[in-house]
Amino acid sequence: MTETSSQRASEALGDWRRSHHCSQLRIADVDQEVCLMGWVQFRRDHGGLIFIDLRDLNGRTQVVFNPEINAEAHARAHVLRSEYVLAVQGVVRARPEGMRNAALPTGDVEVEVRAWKLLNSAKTPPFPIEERVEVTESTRLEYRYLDLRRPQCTRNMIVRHKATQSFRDFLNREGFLELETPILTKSTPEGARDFLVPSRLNPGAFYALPQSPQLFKQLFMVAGMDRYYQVVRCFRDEDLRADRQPEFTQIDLELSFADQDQVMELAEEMIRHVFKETLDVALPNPFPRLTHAQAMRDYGVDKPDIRFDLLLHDVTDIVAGSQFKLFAAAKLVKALVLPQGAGLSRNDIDQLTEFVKIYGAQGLAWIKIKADEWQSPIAKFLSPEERAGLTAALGLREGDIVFFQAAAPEIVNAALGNLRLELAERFGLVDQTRFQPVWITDFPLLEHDPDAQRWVARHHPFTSPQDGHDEIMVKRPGEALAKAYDLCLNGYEVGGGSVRIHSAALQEQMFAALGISEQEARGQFGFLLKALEFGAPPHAGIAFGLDRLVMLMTGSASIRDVIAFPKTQKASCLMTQAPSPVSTVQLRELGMKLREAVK
RNA sequence: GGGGCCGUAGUUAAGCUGGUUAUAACGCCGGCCUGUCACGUCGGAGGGCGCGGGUUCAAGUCCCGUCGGCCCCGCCA
Repeated sequence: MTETSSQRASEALGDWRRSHHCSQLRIADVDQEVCLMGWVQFRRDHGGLIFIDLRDLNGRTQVVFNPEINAEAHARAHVLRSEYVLAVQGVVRARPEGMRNAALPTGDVEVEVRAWKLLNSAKTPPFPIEERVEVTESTRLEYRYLDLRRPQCTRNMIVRHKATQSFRDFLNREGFLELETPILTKSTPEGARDFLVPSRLNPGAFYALPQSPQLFKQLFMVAGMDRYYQVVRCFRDEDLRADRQPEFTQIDLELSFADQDQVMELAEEMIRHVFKETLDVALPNPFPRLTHAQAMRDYGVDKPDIRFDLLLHDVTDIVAGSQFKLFAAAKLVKALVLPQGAGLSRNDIDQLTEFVKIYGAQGLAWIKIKADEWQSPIAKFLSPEERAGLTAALGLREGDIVFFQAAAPEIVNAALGNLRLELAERFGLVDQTRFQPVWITDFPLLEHDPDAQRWVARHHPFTSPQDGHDEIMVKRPGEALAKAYDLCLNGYEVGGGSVRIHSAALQEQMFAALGISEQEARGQFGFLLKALEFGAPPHAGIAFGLDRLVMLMTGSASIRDVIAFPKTQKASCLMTQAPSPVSTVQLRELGMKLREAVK
């Protein structure tokens, strides 16, 4: 279909000025002369009368082309199609009785068109620009600028803006300086895989994009900036998930002369402020707190969703002498009761068994508590004492089903902790309208890396041990606790921080505990160690994941929904086709050459 | 590195055990229509099934490979 010149026409704006947005006009504006500009949302061409819903960022307004008002303006309007860009001048009229649209805020009025300009025509969009999504995500991402016109995306962007600004409002009020840190910085061995940027002026040398501004914000504290924050892009070259993108935004902050409780109190006041300002939601005050050990014990995960119970129970001691060898031999045996779940079918249980295998479980033991018996493949192994012990410990009642995991603690917790979430999901145990934050504190300082055969920092190597734990760190590394804290919201980790080491001596001790030689430490972090020797104040901080917070605020299933131009699971951009090959000339300038295998 | 699901008109989907010209809805194009609001109505045009091999008389349908999208494990201090 060849387009006619009139379809391609685009008139100049001239001296026309928009008087209102498409969401503003009300019955009180009747008889006003107005000028609206926007996109054609719906066209209802009756031949005689033409109705157009004109849409902009904020909403839509019905405009009417009537030949009795302006025959020429009406006659030209037959060419209008979806997503054409218009400017209309006209008069606000009350709609006739019975013709009002209660579904629209502007539904009591319409604009009677006196004159209009076609500011631009548009090709037929690949998918309709509407609320309801009936398009695959890859098509939406290829035409992301069209996807973003949809009200749902628009709303997400607006919520993101509001949340960001309310963070800034709060932190400005609290005396924080918003400061920037380098994007081209130094690669460090700890943590996630770095994105590297080759240096043309220094062939063979590379910058890294920051995984976080961690060291720079500590140096701001040494520099006497007192309180710092930044809305900052961070980069990690790891595999993607629904809640993980290779570049993401943190609300990063750091305070001098502050301890853990001060940071946590300020941070939760800030989060309450943001939810109140952005969504008018009142979060609890104070936020509940769990230690890492409590979270692992009761929920099996370090980012628990505490909107529902279904707690895990340690029954190792009860079944320690069981005839059931698996239970007797296991290092840890835990149980999870689904109240009134005895109606689950064999098929249901098979599916749940497959589910826990994802987390390394060998199988899933279960018992249905029936009126006259315990129905279960393992019931025959359980003694009367064990049954009594389990009944008391788990509060078992007729109609319940109880699931067991007996294995290494990591597997038991991962399998049952995630089974807990799966059951809640399947049986609708979660109040989806609720926002439930919870702090997790007292994290282990170090954890053993079986591959590298050494201890690694669980948070990062600049995290302070708890008071007195600097010695434990050396003698029994696995038992030392950190002054570290995470904020979880509805089962997502949305923030994390720590008190930092501000003593050069302690920092050197830490590197020693991590098996990093003094020489290595000097090479990688020498600038930090040097800075700590020049009067570093005690300092502590935290960073929040803006994308995850906004995802939860908007009820989105993925952070892609709240990032304007996100990447796919293979970290590519379907709109720009990034990443893409570069010319050999570009590579040569950088002193680089591709290996044959990757050409 | 691994497990699972999915690629069929512009879009979203149907297409069972392989069998005439590959269906539908929405969208698109044209006609009619002065009170519609996801307008209505009449008519019409669009694809050869992600790509490449193979099996077969015959392949969206089966097999192999490959590309791409989503979810997850590992990974993500």
